[in-house]
Amino acid sequence: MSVQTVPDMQKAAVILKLLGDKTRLTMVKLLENQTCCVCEFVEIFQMSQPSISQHLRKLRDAGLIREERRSQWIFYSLNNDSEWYPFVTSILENLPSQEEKLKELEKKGTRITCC
Amino acid sequence: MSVQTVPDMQKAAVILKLLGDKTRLTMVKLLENQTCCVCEFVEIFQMSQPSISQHLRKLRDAGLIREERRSQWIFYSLNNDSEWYPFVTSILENLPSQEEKLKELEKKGTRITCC
DNA sequence: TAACTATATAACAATTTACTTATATAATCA
DNA sequence: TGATTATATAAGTAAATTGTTATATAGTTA
Repeated sequence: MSVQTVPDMQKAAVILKLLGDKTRLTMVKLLENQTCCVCEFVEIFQMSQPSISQHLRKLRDAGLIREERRSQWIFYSLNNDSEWYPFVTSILENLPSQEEKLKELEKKGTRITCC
Repeated sequence: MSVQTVPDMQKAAVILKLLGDKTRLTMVKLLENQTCCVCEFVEIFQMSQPSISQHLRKLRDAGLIREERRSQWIFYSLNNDSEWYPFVTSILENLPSQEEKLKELEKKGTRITCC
């Protein structure tokens, strides 16, 4: 059994389609180096909370991200155990950093950093 | 002006969505090292000719592939002048070769190699 | 415990997507 | 030139997608 599994085209297409949405792509790029909670995404994207939750659910269902409850917040992070993690990070590498979006939250004082 | 332009997220998402379809992803992977015509794709994917043409059109409209007429056939190839070419090939690198699909055509004698 | 905050889910509507069939165009061949 | 082959495009349809609003759930706080 090989350590490096070759992704099959069908599944690769599913992953690419998931990343083929500006909101989800930016989310995943943000999670490349950070952990974020739902309410931060809501503020960053200026979208309704259900819409954000639904995007996160799709990413979670595919195993690309994982959630972790910390008191009232649920934090999401990139799932580095996913068989798709190397594929996804190789794509993210080519995208511009989205850190300034988090910097703005910090300036406004709405960045959540609990525990 | 930098040679290496940083892709913006909106456009990157559009490209990823285009690749997020099994048929189109396989087409682009095939075109990584080959040139193929429409009728070859029709046979490989066992899909209707209009459906194949429509997929190719989307890829062409985005500038990812280009077409070239050679007598009655129209051959498609990856457009290495596209600003997205490096991005796309970096994704294709991680996907399994689809060459065996062309090998089958050669066996059946339906591979088009004109001019 | 009641009110509040963060999040998820359900139900629905508008839009987009990916096919289909029918038809048009362009090149070749008899 | 008429028939054939390769391809594109148009129109229509079913399914998928992405947002919305309403509501449920779970934790926190007064």
